[in-house]
Amino acid sequence: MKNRLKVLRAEHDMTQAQLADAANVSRQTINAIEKGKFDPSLPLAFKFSKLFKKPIEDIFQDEEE
Amino acid sequence: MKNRLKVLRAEHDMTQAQLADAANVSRQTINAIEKGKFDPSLPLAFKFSKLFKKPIEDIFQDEEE
DNA sequence: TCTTTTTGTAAAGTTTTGTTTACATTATGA
DNA sequence: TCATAATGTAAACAAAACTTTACAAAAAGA
Repeated sequence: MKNRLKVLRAEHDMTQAQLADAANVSRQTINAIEKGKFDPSLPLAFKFSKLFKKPIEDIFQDEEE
Repeated sequence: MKNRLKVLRAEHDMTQAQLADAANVSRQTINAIEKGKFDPSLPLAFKFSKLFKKPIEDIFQDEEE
């Protein structure tokens, strides 16, 4: 699963810490997701969707054929 | 988090076991999600999305204000 | 009604997601 | 250059998602 969090953060001029705060998770969680260490839960994906006002599909892309 | 899995399954005339199979999870996982016991992972949500050819937002609805 | 299929549920265990604390590395800016 | 902010990472732990086995209840069909 790929994601555009880093770019969206840049567009919104936010740090990992600020996004973590807005999404109610730890900064390490944001970092791990951006770095592809793991995928967020569905509820967390919805939070990003709401924060960036974009559908989940615009933020996360499945990468299995 | 609410979901329309049961209805979508009905529309596609699938049993929980068939959906489980198509999504590569156990039947109990499908049942638990339908019953609201827990939310699927984001990757699993994407599988449902692909199977039913509907955006994740059409299948799952966040219910926090 | 009797049989079979489907759904609900539970307990014990594994894997994945997320936290906390802590520190090292890399930008940024004065 | 020096300080500070931002990012990367790691280990130990907690919580949530998911599996397996197993059985009971409900629905559907002959």
